[in-house]
Amino acid sequence: MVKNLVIVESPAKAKTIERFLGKDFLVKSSFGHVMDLSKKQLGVDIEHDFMPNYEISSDKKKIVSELKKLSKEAKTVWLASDEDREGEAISWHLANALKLDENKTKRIVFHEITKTAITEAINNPRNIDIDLVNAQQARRVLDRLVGFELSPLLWRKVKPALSAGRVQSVAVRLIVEREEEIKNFKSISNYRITADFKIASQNGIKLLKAELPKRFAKKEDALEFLNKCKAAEFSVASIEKKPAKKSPAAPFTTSTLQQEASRKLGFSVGNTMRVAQKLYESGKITYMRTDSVNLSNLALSTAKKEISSLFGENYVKIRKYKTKAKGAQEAHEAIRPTFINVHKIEGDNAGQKLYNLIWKRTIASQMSDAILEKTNVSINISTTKEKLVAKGEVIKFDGFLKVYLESGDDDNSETQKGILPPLSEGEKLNLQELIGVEKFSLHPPRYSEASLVKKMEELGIGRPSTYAPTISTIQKREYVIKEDRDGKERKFNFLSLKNDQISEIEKIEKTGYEKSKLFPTDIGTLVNKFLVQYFENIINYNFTAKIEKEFDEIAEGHKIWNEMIKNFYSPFHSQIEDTLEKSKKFSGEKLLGKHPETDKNIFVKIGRYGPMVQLGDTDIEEKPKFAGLRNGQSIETLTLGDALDLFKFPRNIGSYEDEEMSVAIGRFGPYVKHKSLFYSLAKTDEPTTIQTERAIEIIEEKRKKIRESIIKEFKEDTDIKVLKGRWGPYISYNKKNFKIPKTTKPETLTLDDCKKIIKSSGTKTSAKKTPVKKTVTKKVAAKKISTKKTTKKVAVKK
DNA sequence: CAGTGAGCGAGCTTCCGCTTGACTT
Repeated sequence: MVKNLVIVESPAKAKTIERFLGKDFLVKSSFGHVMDLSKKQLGVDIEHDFMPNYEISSDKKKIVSELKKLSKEAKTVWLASDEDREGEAISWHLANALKLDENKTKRIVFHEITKTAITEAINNPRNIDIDLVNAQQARRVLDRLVGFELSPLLWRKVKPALSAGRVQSVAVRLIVEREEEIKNFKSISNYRITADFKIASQNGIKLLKAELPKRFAKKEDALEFLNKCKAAEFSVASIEKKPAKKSPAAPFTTSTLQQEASRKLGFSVGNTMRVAQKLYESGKITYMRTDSVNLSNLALSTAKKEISSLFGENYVKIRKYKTKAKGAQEAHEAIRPTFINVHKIEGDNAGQKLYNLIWKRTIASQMSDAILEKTNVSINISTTKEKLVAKGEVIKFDGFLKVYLESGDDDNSETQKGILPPLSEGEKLNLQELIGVEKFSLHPPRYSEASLVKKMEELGIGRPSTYAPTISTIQKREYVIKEDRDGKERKFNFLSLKNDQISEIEKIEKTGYEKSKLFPTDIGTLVNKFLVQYFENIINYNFTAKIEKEFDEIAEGHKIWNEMIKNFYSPFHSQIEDTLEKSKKFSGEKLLGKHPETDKNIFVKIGRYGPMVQLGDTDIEEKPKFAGLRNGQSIETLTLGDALDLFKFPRNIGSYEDEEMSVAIGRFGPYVKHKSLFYSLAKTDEPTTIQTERAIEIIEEKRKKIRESIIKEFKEDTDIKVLKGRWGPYISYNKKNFKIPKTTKPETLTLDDCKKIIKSSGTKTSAKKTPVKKTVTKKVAAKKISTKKTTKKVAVKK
């Protein structure tokens, strides 16, 4: 029998702690929350003080029964989940789910995973902090109420299966509003003057680049300035040197890791988290979901030792960083290498790169400032009062720059600073060329996944564990899309003064190229418009900050959680009912124009399956004609001509093997239909012009591919086939797929072998799937909006 | 994967945060 059972949140943490505690302690993990509001229903009893209806999560049943068994045998159960709001609730849920005896249950917390910290925690147990738990209940219930009342409203007013929530809807709003800003942005141009001087030095001719601090709004003004400089003499007016310093950035949190991995390694937010998770599980880094910039004393002292031995003692500067993030809960350390003396690790490329980034950032954070010397050279022009300026920067002491420099979001800074050639005051300068370039002002940048995370963190919306999932949700719902967009060509004027000659030419540059940026879709834009119109108070940028304050008051015991929820819910629910009653269907309908031949109206709007065009009105007897928009088309930019093209489908394009072929646009793009089979067109095919010959080619290509994917067929039973797929060979039967055991060669399979595999795996998958499938529900969520529900209550400990 | 769209109505969809694997055609 084990005397002591310790329960933590993560299995990797459990393993480490067990090493410190010795054989009297068994350390297990709960894998996060084990209980949650019921999945299908609202899970909150509005009639009875918002009593939550908790259930053991379906994927946690196994672990809960195991922990229950172990806890019965143990003399003392130590609940060691994190010290924040969610962690406290996890302990409370464990106490309820495992039916723990209060007398043998102890709650402990530790901030560092070291023997001393853990022993100290064991020596100072406390009880579950019910105020903190209540703050979590309030958070959970509010999110459920908002999500489960707003979403059904969207199903009825906009489109089925949509979703809205306190966090995701604000994330979408940020992207939609940024796009509007960009659309309304008016780029203005001005003229930037730069000069290149030739400087003779010992090592040959060097170039000195200088700039006029002032810009000219008009081309004429820039030309006039160039003219003035035609016969001018240039000389150094003054040389000014100023010391400056740069400090390292704080160690990584989840959000800053995601940003830097995106900028420096090109990782998506989700990819960064997957790679980090692996590093954590193999013990190479500390926990990767954190909002803390704090490093443990142990980490600080190893960093100090490491820096001294690598670079010398003058490179060490131990620093304590303070978090700036709103609502940070700081249950963990910053993200750092577990062993700071390990510079490089084995493993896959992505893991090594990310580890390296984390190592450098951690080390740099404890290094001295870089000392710089900035030089400003002012240059006289004999024919005008204006002065040119040349800027240089020299690193006097590199400090932390030896290992790491944080990247910025806009990496296209124009002025490159470096070492200036040797100059002296009064020195005459030899002009090579004076240039005036037309520059256009830039619209605010679109969000990338990482810069959206940064913005959300600033607003206090979402948590380290949800940044990546939220970003994937809003893409899965097709509110936003991540994509590259080609730039456009733009003309600009280029003026030059060289050898006393002024020339003026028009050049072309490419502008507006976007790589992996987030764009709102038509649906995202429409849903946002609906929510801003009717629920601005909920998707307001300050809403989360406001309720977080109240959650804090609950945690401090100054406020009762269900009273707070009641104060929120009454007006919110009336708002839902009002909107349900008063607002019309929100389809974003727009009249594009009239059909040139039939004179019928043509509309563009969001339908049941997304954006579409409609030919003819709905209130007349004749049924209107519909067609979905094609990939890449949007309600915003669709023209009447585009709409007319869409109504040309299905197009008959001749016949093949005595059957007709037609081309149309479907849910998954353009296709050829032949003998009631579908063949997708290639991206290079244009469905409006494609002809018989090419269509036959497409059909034959597909047939060939299918033939090639067959490994084995059986004459006795044509339903069963052994096929080659993306993940290797598999058995196909009745449109279902079955895995082939790795030990058997697919070519050697007989029909009986296949039937056996189908039978054995068939029972397994069905056994797994049946409990997930829902049983019987009596009421429909969409209708529940304005009706009272009956939920079974589960006893909740006060 | 599946190639729709009004209206009728049944039955479905949905939130945020805390954790990992199992699984994909």
